[in-house]
Amino acid sequence: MGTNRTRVGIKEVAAAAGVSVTTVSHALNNKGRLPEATRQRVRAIADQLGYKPNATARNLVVGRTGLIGLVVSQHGGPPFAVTDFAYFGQLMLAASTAAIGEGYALVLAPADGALAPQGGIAVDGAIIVDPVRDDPLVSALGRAGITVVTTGRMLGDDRSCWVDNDHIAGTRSMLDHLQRCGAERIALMTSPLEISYTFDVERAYREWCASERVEPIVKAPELGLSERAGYAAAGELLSLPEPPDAIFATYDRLAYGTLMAAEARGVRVPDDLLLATTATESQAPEQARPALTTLNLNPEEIGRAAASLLIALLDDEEPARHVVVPHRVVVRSSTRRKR
Amino acid sequence: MGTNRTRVGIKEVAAAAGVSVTTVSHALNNKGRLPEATRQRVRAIADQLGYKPNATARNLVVGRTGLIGLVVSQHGGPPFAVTDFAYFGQLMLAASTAAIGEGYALVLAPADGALAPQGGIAVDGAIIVDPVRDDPLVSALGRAGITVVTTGRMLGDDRSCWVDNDHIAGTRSMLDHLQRCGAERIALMTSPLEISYTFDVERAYREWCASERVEPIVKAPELGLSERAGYAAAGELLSLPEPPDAIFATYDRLAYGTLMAAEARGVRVPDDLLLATTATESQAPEQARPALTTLNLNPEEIGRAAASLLIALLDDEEPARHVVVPHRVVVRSSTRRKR
DNA sequence: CCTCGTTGGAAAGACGTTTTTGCACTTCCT
DNA sequence: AGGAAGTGCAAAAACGTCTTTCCAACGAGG
Repeated sequence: MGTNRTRVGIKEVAAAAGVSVTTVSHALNNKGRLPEATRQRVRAIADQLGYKPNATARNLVVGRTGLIGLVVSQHGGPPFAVTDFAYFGQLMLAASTAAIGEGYALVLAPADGALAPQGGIAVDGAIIVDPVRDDPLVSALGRAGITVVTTGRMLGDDRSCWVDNDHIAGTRSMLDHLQRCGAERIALMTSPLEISYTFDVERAYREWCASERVEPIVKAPELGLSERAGYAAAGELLSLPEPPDAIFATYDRLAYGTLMAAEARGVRVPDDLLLATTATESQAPEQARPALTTLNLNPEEIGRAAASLLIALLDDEEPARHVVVPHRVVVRSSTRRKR
Repeated sequence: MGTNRTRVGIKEVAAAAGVSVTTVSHALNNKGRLPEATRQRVRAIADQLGYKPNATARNLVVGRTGLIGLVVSQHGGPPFAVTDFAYFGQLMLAASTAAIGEGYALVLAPADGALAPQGGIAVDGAIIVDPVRDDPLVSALGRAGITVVTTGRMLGDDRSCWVDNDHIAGTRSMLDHLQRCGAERIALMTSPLEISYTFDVERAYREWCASERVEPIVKAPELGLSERAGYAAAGELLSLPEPPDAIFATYDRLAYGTLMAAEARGVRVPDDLLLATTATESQAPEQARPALTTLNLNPEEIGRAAASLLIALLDDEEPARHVVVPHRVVVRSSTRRKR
């Protein structure tokens, strides 16, 4: 009893309020000329009845699909997407939640054109995660008249709309933090992948070293982005005649390997070595022993912002076309010296 | 030129074919009474014109949303940060692709009821990934009249529809493989989680041990599902008076930790210790040194099957309510003894 | 008192499909 | 030859909302 099988429609609301469906629609959407009193009354009745407009019908009349696509660009090289999956997962979920909140549904799409008009699914707009330089997908969608927002700038095109961190500033914050904790020889463990994130971080690191007048120590693991790679690379760093007293790793899995390499050699973290990495909100850094200090890139905020920006664009508002999402240094045991 | 701004509709096709829209619809959907000749002709004209039916309009008239939700159950919270596993990514993408292929869109939803009628998004059905025992979400959706398919069985309810691997058989295959490679004391490194996967594997392991008349060695790490946890647990196993000569780890991150624990103690893999784990198609196991032998659970097939099963249910076909997806033992260096 | 402008709200059309109903024409049987 | 059964297709109604148009009532100004 109470709720029937069929959802309550605009007609029932109109009947209950003693007005026409027109008035209900106007009241709910702030359109038309209605005295405030009527608006309020209709609204009250509507949500007392639990009225939810049928999204399909609305989409049909306003001529949209209500769908936005999210595609994780493949980067040509596989290892990246897999490694940083926590990042993508949080980003996607946040984007999806934000989209739902604004009346859209976010659909996950493979990179190989399930979004194109032919054979695929029709969407109003798309979010492309970390496009590569001159990403063909972006231009293909643009040509098809689909509004696109990217997370991470697309190198090679500055007219696009994007959401990104300021990796330069983030790197500096982390290096400053390590320095304040007493580090004098900070090494950067990065990756050989030629993506803009890595590029930005390495550049910021070298600039920071130059301005601090210290010698940069950069180590790029040869075994990919695995724990094992970090383990090996850390081993080499720690075997240096003058080993670093702090390491900033660009990917968390490298850091986990570093942690184990340190343990294997009896190098204590944080007492003998400070360790920090880039990561997400996930529990992994916290679970490590010692817990890892991270530069949190805030993928959730990136996802949320990307969805909001795209939807603003679709709804013909005129939002700022670029959004910079703040990073945050999360200090944990791995950089907390006992004294 | 050529394609105009507005997509071609059923009316244009009808005009071009010299028939009514009714006939076009019937021809395209295999309904009504039409001679095969007309059907063919209309179809030819339709895809020559590049006609794609408007999904929104269709959904409106057939009374569905065209949306299916995919929710990654939060598992109460702690150890299993959803997004940590490539497994989910592959599953989601495959499910999404399959759904699109059958005219549905898959939307990613947070576990905290963005799917419920109130305040959330309306969907026709939902896929729930790895529900916990008596998952509240499943019953909530069921009560709301939303068709549900789970990947992994839900312990505590056998009326549900699910897609799963045959973990019992998979575990046996792997144990047999290890045995054939010469292992005599095989340990199981597992996790305490209450999902059907872990449950099945441990049971299969114990049964196998019983039938082989060997003593089971089960180790559940205390530090969650991190590399660090695997490192510690492996350390304990290798310190036993009679250490195992093979380890099967239920999660890959445990295996990576195990690998490093072995290296730290000078235990050679695979010469002194065989190591295998469960994993996905990703490159991580291959990148490890030595490359890891894995039991591939085929998450892509799971996702695809889950979407297809759900859609069959929604379309009132009467599919088999349970689908078992085959596993595959992928042999790599970590169980390949030199002699 | 008449006209004009303003206000509140209703009626009707539109969005692009699917589906039901029904008409006209053929063929076949008796 | 007349009816029954079958065939090919079109017309029209729905699906649930938004939006445009338009009418009635009312007050104010001349």
